[in-house]
Amino acid sequence: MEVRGMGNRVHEAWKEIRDEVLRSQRETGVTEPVEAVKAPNEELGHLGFPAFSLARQLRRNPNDIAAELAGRIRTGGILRSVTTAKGYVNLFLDEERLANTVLAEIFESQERFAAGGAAVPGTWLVEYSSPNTNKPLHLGHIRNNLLGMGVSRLAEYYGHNVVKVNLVNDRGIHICKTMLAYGKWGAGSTPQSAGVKGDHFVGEFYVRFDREFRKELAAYAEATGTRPEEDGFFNGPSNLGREARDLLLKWEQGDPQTLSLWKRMNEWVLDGFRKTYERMGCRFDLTQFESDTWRFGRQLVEEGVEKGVFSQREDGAVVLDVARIDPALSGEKVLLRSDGTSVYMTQDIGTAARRVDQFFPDRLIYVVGDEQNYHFKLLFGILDLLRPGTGQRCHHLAYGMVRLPEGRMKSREGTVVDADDLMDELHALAREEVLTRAREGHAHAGGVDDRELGERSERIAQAALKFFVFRFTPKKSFEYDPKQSIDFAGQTGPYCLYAYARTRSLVRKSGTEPRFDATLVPLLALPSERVLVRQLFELPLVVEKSAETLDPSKIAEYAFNLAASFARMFNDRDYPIVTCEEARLRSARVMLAAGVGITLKTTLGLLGIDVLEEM
RNA sequence: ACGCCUGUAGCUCAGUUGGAUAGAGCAGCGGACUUCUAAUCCGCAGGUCAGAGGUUCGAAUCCUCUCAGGCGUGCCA
Repeated sequence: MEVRGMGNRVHEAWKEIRDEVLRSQRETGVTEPVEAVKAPNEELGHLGFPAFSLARQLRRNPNDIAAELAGRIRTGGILRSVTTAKGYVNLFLDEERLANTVLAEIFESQERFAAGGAAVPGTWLVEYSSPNTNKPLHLGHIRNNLLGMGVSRLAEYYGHNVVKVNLVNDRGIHICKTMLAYGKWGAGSTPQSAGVKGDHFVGEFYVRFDREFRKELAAYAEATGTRPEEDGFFNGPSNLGREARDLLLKWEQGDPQTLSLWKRMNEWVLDGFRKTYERMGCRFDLTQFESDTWRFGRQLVEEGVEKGVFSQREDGAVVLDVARIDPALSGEKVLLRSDGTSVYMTQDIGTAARRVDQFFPDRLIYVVGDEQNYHFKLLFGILDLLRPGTGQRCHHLAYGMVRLPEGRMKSREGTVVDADDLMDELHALAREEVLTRAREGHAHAGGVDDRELGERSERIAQAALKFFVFRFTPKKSFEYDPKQSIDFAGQTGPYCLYAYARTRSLVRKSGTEPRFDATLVPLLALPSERVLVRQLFELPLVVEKSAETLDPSKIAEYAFNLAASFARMFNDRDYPIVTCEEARLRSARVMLAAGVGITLKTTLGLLGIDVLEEM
């Protein structure tokens, strides 16, 4: 059923514009219509589209076509007038009508005013976070978590059902290394006894294992005068390596003592993760554990052999000729080892199939770093071979890694930015800022009690962190610059919070929470006010593009631009808002400011940023 | 070696299903506070869009090559 824009004034206005643009092109004989986009400046128009590509389609002069299109577009509704210029058709909107439409909808629907644009609402399954239970979360996980939550919120806002899944990697050799280190050097301590957050507590043993292993490797190299590779040493002469592998074997055989330790340590880590997730605002509808899912997929792979999709090698391994997925690829991908055991890919095939069976998702989105591009290309290809159509519904939201000024983050080398530490650091800095303002006697910073101080500092810190991460388009890697990330001026979360707080300050000073009043709309005629109205009107398009491209950075950009436009209006002393002497003009401007505030709250909310009433 | 990604202002980034004069922030310089919250605003300056060809009415955007950086090409995850 078509639900786009049902009963929503803003969506209907957009539909009206799009329909006119499309209809005019269809009636002119265009088969591949173009959409109207924002014009470069207001003198030319509010929206416009070029006729050049249409000219080619129709083998006619662009200016003639532009003129004909302009003649066919009906004005009188939200469209005020149409002009042509240099082969472009330019549209001017009826700004008073526009302000009416936008503000009426904002005050009625509040934060949902641009919601529900999806033409065909569906179910999206989003897998994100997916940590290993052997060390705390770092900045890379923060990016993953924020992207996962951001895309999920966007999809929901756009009108989809979303199932958020965390696939926790709680088994394997790396877990056993940590368990072994704890057994050897943990001395029975616990996070409680050590007074350390569970994930950090366990993480220390992961680091400890690596340190001891390197010592062992160095000693071996010294004694034998050789320079063995780490992997080779681990799987060969290393005692620690042998012990860790033994532990993995015991785990797989269900040894009660091993399982008991494993459960206890995992619980410590997960307890730590829960706190970090909670602090960041991460939620999941389903948490899967690889200790449960790692056997999935074997049956599908065996069926694949029967179907002739995969083949069994002489050594017993089941493999795929990757050229079946893409003729440009060559080689084999092992799906079952020669000893019959599963690999990572086997499991992913199984979990994907089960997710499809359980949730019937229209899209499966995997939020995973771009170093796994090849893996997902193969996975989706395999799914299409086994169950045609399944792989097509999958999408790898590949994001670039976060680099440090010194280079790549390596947890074993200790060159990571810990998630909890980073948030603590930002919190402390925000607290300093608030206190500085209180000392300097700022009206809104004085008299905050400890609880309020903590709350403000935390929201500012979270806003700074989240905005900093969301500023980058996902596919790009970025360098984490500590100095820039803690900057609270410029294109930042705190800047947006500040703008919102000022809208609220105006509302408080006006005495009442504004309601929509159509008779005030004609008073909003200043250029700065009209810019704001048009920006508010654009939100549905931004949401659409952002949701469809899985790119929350567009929302961050929008929020910042809206905040900046508001700051401009706010700073113009020639046109005061709440101190305006004419009562009706005052009300009109406060109404607009409040509408901007609601929209800032909406868009920041999509990024998981909570606003502040005062700053 | 091959594959994928990236290269835009001094720095960090937008803009890339080909469209109108390539935009922000930071840093720099110069202005605006008896504040509707200066965590703000205004102005100035800053560009061979990595380079070279090509496609066309039109290229930061598409194609080819080159250069630089990152990642990948496991019976690891």
